[in-house]
Amino acid sequence: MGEPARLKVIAARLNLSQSTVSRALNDYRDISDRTKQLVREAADELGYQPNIHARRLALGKSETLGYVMPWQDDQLTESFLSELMAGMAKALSGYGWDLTVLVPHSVEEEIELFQKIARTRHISGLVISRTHSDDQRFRMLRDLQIPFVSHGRSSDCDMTAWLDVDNELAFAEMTAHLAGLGHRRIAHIAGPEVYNFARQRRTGWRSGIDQAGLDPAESPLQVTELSFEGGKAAMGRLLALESPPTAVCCVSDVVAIGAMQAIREAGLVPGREISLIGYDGLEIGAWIEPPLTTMRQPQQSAGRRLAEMLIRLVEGTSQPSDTQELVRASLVRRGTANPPVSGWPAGRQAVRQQTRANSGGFNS
Amino acid sequence: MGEPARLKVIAARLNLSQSTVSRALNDYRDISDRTKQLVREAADELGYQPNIHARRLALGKSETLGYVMPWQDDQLTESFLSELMAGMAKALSGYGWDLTVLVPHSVEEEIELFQKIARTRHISGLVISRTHSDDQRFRMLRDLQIPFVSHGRSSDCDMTAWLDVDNELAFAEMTAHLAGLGHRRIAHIAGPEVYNFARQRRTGWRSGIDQAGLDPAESPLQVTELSFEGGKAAMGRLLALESPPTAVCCVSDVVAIGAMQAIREAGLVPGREISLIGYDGLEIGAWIEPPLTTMRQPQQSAGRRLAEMLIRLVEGTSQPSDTQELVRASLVRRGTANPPVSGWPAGRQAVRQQTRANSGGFNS
DNA sequence: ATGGCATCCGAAAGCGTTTTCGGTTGACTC
DNA sequence: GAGTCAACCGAAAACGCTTTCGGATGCCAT
Repeated sequence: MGEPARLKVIAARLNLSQSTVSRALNDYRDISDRTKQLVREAADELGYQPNIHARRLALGKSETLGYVMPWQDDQLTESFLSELMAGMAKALSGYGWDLTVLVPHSVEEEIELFQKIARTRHISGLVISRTHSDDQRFRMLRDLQIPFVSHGRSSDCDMTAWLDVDNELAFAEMTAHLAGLGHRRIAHIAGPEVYNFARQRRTGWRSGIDQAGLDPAESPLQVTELSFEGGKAAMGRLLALESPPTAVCCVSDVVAIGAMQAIREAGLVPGREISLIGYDGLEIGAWIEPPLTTMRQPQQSAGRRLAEMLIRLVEGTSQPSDTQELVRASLVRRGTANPPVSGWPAGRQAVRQQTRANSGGFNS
Repeated sequence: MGEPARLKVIAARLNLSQSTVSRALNDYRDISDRTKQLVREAADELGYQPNIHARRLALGKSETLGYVMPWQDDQLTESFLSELMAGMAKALSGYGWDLTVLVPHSVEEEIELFQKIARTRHISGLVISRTHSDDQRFRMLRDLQIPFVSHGRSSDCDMTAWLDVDNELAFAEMTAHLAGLGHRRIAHIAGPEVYNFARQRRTGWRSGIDQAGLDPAESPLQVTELSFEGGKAAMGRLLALESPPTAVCCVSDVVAIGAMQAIREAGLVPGREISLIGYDGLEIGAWIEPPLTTMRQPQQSAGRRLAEMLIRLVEGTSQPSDTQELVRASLVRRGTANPPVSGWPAGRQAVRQQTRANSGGFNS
């Protein structure tokens, strides 16, 4: 158990050459079945594991994939990141591949990283996320000939591999759900346009408005940062409107939670005077009062699919252009999407007074 | 830019031998300064990056560290995991090392994983977390001679490397803080004893009770799962006590948030009739109503330290027994730790009624 | 002039795989 | 019985780096 068993010792033990053993283990067909059998048994018995560095040196490839973590102001608040990575790592380990995590914390570092990978090829494929609407990385990676699959689309992603959720459909459904509850003024708190998903969600909301036959003029839009504070500020602006919305589609759960805070601070109750729906399906949304209605996409399986797609790409068994998948998010009904209450915001001032006295009871 | 520059080509370009170039780059002292200079310039110019597999094959080591993700019922709700990993990866990249993530999802798989690593050595060190009070992995990794550092201590960690937060001190301080606010009956919602940190936190709370001169008989303890539901159930049990506590130290933020829910469902207001303090410093704690007072430890820097410690261990420049660090958590004052209110739980029924009418206003 | 001694560099072996190429069998055809 | 062919295996090169060993060179003291 001290020295790991090498190809050489199992060859010696069976009176075979090292190359025969290697080919037997790799199931070459110029090796007899009987020999393969013997070699495999011996390998099992000795607990043989190939030296991965020698193997990779000989093969010239690495069986290692990289995940580029989204860096953003040194903050990584996305609690689903670990889920995604776990999904990828788990899938990869089934193939004997590894996942290494990459954390560039500036655009320059990311470029350097890509160039280094292109040179060394010590990582044979990348998963990138947080794609921008016009994401420079797509072109860069294509030029450097680094196989990659992006978690989220970009403007020019026809010839690249991606896995994305159908954001448009999700937000159209979200809007339809609120319209079905009777809401007529449905706002949207959107994320910065640089993020492609923010753009998609916005157009989804817009088409939901249209399909429900609602008046776009009464469907206000607020763009904000993807943060609690951003959501809070945007909701504040919506509340200051002459005729505020009765429901809000939020670009993310975190933004929605910020919006809830603004609603509370205005003396209203989230889910009563103003309904809202978030997006991401964060578990924490279920823990707040009232629990946040949201839309969920399964992160673990997304990670698994990303890994599988990228392996196929690296192996050359599939082309980028037919390695594209659109998954569907599903509504998680919790407590913040309810029919509009009558008398609001018509008798707005009165309602606010009443709210002060009642909000505690509403939640129990 | 097509073919990556190898040692050979830069040797040919300078009319030197390959071995000279190698030694020049590795700063051997039997190479003249002038030659080193020339070699380095040429390497820079050609954008030379060593083939990492060849290097690792020759050196017999891997410059790759692994992080064993805590697997728990297929759930990874710890939102700070990604922070920790980002911290590690960032630190490692500074040394040219890699971080790969490992996700065994059963005890058996974890054992297999360790044995495979011991054989192949393709990962030269491990960071483990979620340490148990009597953690089998410590002995196993020592026996297999795999360098490791654990994020959290265990019962027999004298001879191993670890980084841990001073849980005892943190919970003693937490308890002292509540006592300082005037609370006399301070409960603790603890985690399962298998987790070493749960045990530490419990004894910290206990010594805080003692130091404040409080009556242990009036300081109830509830053990529960580390989840929202667990916290909620435990708080329910505390509320059913004849003489319920006026403050609660919670083993984690998630548990505390569950406890808050139970408090609300009893018609009370977290932070008023019952104060509570969580632990972890989750950002989401600041987003709920009222915002959760908690204790924070910086995850990113913890990741950095873990990586640095493990590198030293792998390189042999430090011994496990003197690679141990205790860090301090700090109190984050938010809204759920306040002085006790008078008249509670004495006139318990009355208070409950009043609460129904007021809790909304209290928060605004 | 001779030996001793640094200083600097090249040749070559080694790390453990994979893979090409050719060689040895034995059976089978004509 | 010579040639063909498939089936099976070994020798050896290759992957790109590190490192040991010894050789060449120049300098100083003898």
